[in-house]
Amino acid sequence: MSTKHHAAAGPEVAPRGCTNLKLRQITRRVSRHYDAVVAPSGLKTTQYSLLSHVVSMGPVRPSDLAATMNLDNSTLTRNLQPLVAQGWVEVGEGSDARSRLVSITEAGRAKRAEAQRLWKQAQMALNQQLGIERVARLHALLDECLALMDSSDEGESDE
Amino acid sequence: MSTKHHAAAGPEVAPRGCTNLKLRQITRRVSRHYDAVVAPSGLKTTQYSLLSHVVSMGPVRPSDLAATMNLDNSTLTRNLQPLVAQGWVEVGEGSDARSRLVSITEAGRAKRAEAQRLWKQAQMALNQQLGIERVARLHALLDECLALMDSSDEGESDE
DNA sequence: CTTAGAAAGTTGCATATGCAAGTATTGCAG
DNA sequence: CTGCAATACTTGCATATGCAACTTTCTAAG
Repeated sequence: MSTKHHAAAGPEVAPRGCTNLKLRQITRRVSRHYDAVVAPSGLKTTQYSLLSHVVSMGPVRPSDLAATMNLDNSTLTRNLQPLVAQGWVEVGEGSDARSRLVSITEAGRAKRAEAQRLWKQAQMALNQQLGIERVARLHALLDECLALMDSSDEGESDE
Repeated sequence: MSTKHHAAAGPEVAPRGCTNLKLRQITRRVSRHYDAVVAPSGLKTTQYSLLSHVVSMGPVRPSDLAATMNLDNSTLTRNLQPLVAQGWVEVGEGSDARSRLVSITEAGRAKRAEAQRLWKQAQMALNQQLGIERVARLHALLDECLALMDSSDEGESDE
C-alpha cells in the first residue's frame, strides 16, 4: 500500500497542482467580473467589501477591522485612504491617543447601498454562470478552509 | 420551475455571502503561507508560478503566457521584470518585430528547482492543515469553476 | 519620576493587478 | 505606394498587498 489507511471511497491521492496558483487564478477571474459590474458605482470590489465591513462593524478599531478581514494592518491603513478621500469613511480618535476609530459617513452609507445593488447583480450573474449549487458548495468549502486556517494560526510564532 | 433542473437533494437556496470576498480572503491567507515557506529561495510564489510556466511552455509569446495564466498582458509584462533583472528569464525577439519570446535561463531553471522543493513543503503543510481530501475537493471545484468561466468568456464583448 | 517593553498605527520598499491609452509593426484594401 | 485597421506589447495611473522598520503612546517596574 502506498500512503496509509483509506476508507472504501477515499484513496488518499495527493491533490495535483498548486492550490495557491488555482486560488489566485480564479480570484483574478472572479474579481475582474465583480469589478466590471460594480464599477459604475465608482467602487472597486475591495472597496465595497471594506465599506460593508465598516458599516456592519460600526465604529471600529483599525486592527480589529484588519483582523476580521484577514488583512495586514498596513494594508488596511492604505486601503482606507481612497475611501476617506471620497468622504465615505472617517478615521477619528479612539480611546487612547494611539488608537483610532473608523466609521461610516452618510455619503458612505449611501454609496454602499448603491454599490450593493450592483454587487447583487454580479453575484447573481456568477451564480448563473457556475450554477447555484456549485457556488453553494464553493462557499461551504471556502468557509471550512478559512476556519481551519484560523484555528491553526492561533498559537503560531516560534515559542 | 424556478431556475431549472435539480436533482433530488438540491433545493436551490441562494448561497449567502460574497464569493469574491471569500475567495480574496482565503487567497490572501494561503498566499501568505506559501510566500513564507518559499521566501528562502528569494522568490515570491507569484514569481515561482510564472517561472514554472516559462519552463513548461518553453520559449513562449508573452500574450500566450498571459492567457494561460489568466493575467492581463500588462501585468505579465511587469511581472516578468523582476525575473529578468535577476537573470532567471530572458525576453528575446519573436517572429516579428512586434512580438517577443520569453525563455528560461540556466540560472532560472536552477532557481526554479530550488524553489520547487520549498513549494512542495508549503503544499504538504497545507494538505496537512486542511486535510488532503478537502484540498482534493477544493482543487476539483476550482478547476470546474475555472473551466466554466473560460467557456463563458469565449464569445463575450458587445457584438 | 524614569525607563524598558508592549501596543497601535504608519511608512518605506517591492511586487501584483487591471484598464485605458499609447507605440510600433504588419497586413490589406485601393 | 497610401492609409487604415489589426496585432503585440508597453506605459500611465490607481489600487491592493505584505514585511520590516519606525513613531508615538501607554503600562508597569523600580
